[in-house]
Amino acid sequence: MKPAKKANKRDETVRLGRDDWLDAAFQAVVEGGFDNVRVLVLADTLGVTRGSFYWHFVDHAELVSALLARWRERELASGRSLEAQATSDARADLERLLDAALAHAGANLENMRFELALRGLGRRDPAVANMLAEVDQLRLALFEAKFERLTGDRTTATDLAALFYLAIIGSNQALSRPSNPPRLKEYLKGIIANYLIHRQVPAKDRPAAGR
Amino acid sequence: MKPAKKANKRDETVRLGRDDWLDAAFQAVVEGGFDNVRVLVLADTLGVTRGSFYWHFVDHAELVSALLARWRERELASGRSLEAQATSDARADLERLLDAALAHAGANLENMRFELALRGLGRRDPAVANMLAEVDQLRLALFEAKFERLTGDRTTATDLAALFYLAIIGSNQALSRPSNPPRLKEYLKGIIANYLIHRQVPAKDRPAAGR
DNA sequence: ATTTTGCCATACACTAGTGTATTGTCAATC
DNA sequence: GATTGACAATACACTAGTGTATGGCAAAAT
Repeated sequence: MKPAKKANKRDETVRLGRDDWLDAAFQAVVEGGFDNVRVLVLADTLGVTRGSFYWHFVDHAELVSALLARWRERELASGRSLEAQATSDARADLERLLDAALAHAGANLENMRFELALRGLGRRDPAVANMLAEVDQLRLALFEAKFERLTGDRTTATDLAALFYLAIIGSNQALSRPSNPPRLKEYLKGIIANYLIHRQVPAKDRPAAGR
Repeated sequence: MKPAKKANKRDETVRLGRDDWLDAAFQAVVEGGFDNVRVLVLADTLGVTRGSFYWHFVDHAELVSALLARWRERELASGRSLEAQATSDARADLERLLDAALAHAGANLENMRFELALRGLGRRDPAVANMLAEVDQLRLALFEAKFERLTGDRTTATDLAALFYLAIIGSNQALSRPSNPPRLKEYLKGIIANYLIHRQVPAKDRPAAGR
């Protein structure tokens, strides 16, 4: 009943590099979280034995931390790229941010699942939590900048950015089964269009945000 | 260096019941996710051997599913309880819902972490995903009812409820390290107060929500 | 006072995983 | 065409975990 001994992925005869193992580990995380990355099964899906793994990595721990570092670099680069794409139309920029953040398909779905698993890990590992806080902060600043240009008020911008960002994070977690694609993007765009933007900030009992 | 052999929790001489194991499993989930509930270590923290466990449960799987069932019952009961506490002041009710959902301390923090772990499990197990969708739906309906009374419009209420609920879920996940207590509750209350409620629904190109 | 009952311990067999050490092998290079 | 370098297989020792079978034992029921 178990004839497929090494007939999984991989082209045979092709030698592996460090990145192949990282890709496989990424995939394992996507499918079952960080507790699912086991060098034994990675070797299996790659069609080799663990002998290969311990040539590329000293350790299981090194694999994980390399995976984390790669994710971090990519996310920071992605954030900076979005920052660089800013135009003079803050409203259009904002919708572009939303589109990027709320694309629930293809490679983006894998990234989403990876990030959720990562947040799970962050709850046990403070270093991971710090890394997450770092990229959260970067992304939040992206939203905040746009809202500041739209509303003209710093505190309002901070609040709205947090609201949007948290709703996005939440939408990755709940109410977003593939069968039930989230209408959130429309909600949020509707809020921009109908509720918030053309209502000028009351700025009632709020101190004038010193820096 | 490892002298403490069975000197953990537990009063000694007190016999355990099914609930003791469930409590310990809950705690294990809170601390390390569902992959962290292992009967071997539960037995250790309870100060007994696994012999006890297999008297109360046939299986590791039964422990987990009993834990899930208990959580589901409690959440549904909690939802119904909040529903029953409704007053004539929808605005106050809404703030009460927010307070209940955003209490990030004590037992509530444990519940939050458990639920996050549960959502992690739901990504691999469709039955768990369905259970989560069920309680999400119930909670969402709570918010929706209040918003409908406040705004008078069903579609607006649906949108706002989703926005609030997703932001709450998101706040459990990001920007909420204990060192950085989330200002989200104030954000959301501010939205109710300043932005949304006294702006009547434009109901532009929206069909009149047929049921 | 004996017999259940309810809970726990002990011992065993098994699986899955890590890490290490040693050897094999193909391809490129000298 | 021999040698090296990059990758992979094999074999071993070890740990952590599940599940099962059986026996022990105190407290409650009879």
